[in-house]
Amino acid sequence: MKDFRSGCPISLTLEVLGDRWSLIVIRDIMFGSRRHFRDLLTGSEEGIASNILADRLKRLVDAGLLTQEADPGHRQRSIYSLTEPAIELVPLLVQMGAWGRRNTPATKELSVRAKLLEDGGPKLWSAFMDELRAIHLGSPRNGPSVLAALQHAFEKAIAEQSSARKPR
Amino acid sequence: MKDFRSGCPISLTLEVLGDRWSLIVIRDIMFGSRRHFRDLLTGSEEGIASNILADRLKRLVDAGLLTQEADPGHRQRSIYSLTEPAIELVPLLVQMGAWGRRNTPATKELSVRAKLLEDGGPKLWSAFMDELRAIHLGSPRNGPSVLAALQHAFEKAIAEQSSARKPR
DNA sequence: GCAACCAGTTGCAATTTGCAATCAGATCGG
DNA sequence: CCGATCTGATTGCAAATTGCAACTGGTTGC
Repeated sequence: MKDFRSGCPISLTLEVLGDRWSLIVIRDIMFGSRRHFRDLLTGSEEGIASNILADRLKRLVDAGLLTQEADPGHRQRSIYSLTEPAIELVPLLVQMGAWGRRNTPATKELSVRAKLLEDGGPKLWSAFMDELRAIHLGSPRNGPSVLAALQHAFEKAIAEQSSARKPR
Repeated sequence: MKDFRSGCPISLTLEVLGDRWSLIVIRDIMFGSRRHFRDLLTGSEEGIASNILADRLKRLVDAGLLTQEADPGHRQRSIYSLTEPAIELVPLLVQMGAWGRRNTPATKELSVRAKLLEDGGPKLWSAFMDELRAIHLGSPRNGPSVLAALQHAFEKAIAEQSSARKPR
């Protein structure tokens, strides 16, 4: 049985998520649709070490933010899914992106998705969360894909950036 | 010159705030009106160690989230103030409180303020941020004190809790 | 059968954390 | 003026965490 520093909701949230990597892993599963160990290991720009990734995945599963299941048709592979509590981190991640966009040297291309979600407001967050529930919890889908819209905006920004860098 | 893991706004935010203590310090300055080293050291329930507090204060000043100035009339004492970027963390902290309130074993009394801010929505956050600007940046005040309302609700919850525990 | 791929594990050095004790200067009470 | 207390820290040390690189035991595709 674990003990907590205090009963403060902010402090308790920090005890689960207050480190440099946990939210990066959740971000990649959430926005990057990475569901396997290898995807998460090699897919992110930040370059997480394999032991740290293994530890964080275990910790997040224990904390009830992720579930791990076997991949049918690939015996050794595990699939990680977001749980409802993890999906409810969307507003937190949006605010985090919003703050980072204004107060850190974030690149334009990587900020496009953050801005889109920020501008969309709670209604868009809600639609995104519904989409995540469909993907990760198997609930029925409805409405257009927010994820696809984010991805499209991101790729468009990348294309503009590269054409601006190398104009022909 | 420092280098960053990536240009992602979420990752960059985590590089500044992604640890167990930085946001606790900011929370205590913001909601607890603690402005001195000793207040911060002894005032919080979580029991931060003095060397960690000293390190975090230094780091937060370096990161531009706090300013440190001399206390007139108490030569040795320093006053720490929030900067505009730190004040803009209000929505992030509200979402953090909201998530913790729903998804961690937070106590009722300590969740009252979080709920009030959450229910108040962006308009209340904005009023609160204006109040913080008045307190920490010296800008002119207008409107009723959000901080006083939060504190009042908190103390009422404490009183109710203790009378429920020891009914006479 | 074998190379490539899978999810991790292991060993190790460096860093960070947490605790207790300590510090020098400032202020207070008498 | 003098000891006691308060100030914002610093120091030493043990334990835990982090990060890197190499490795493991098994699986899959050809």
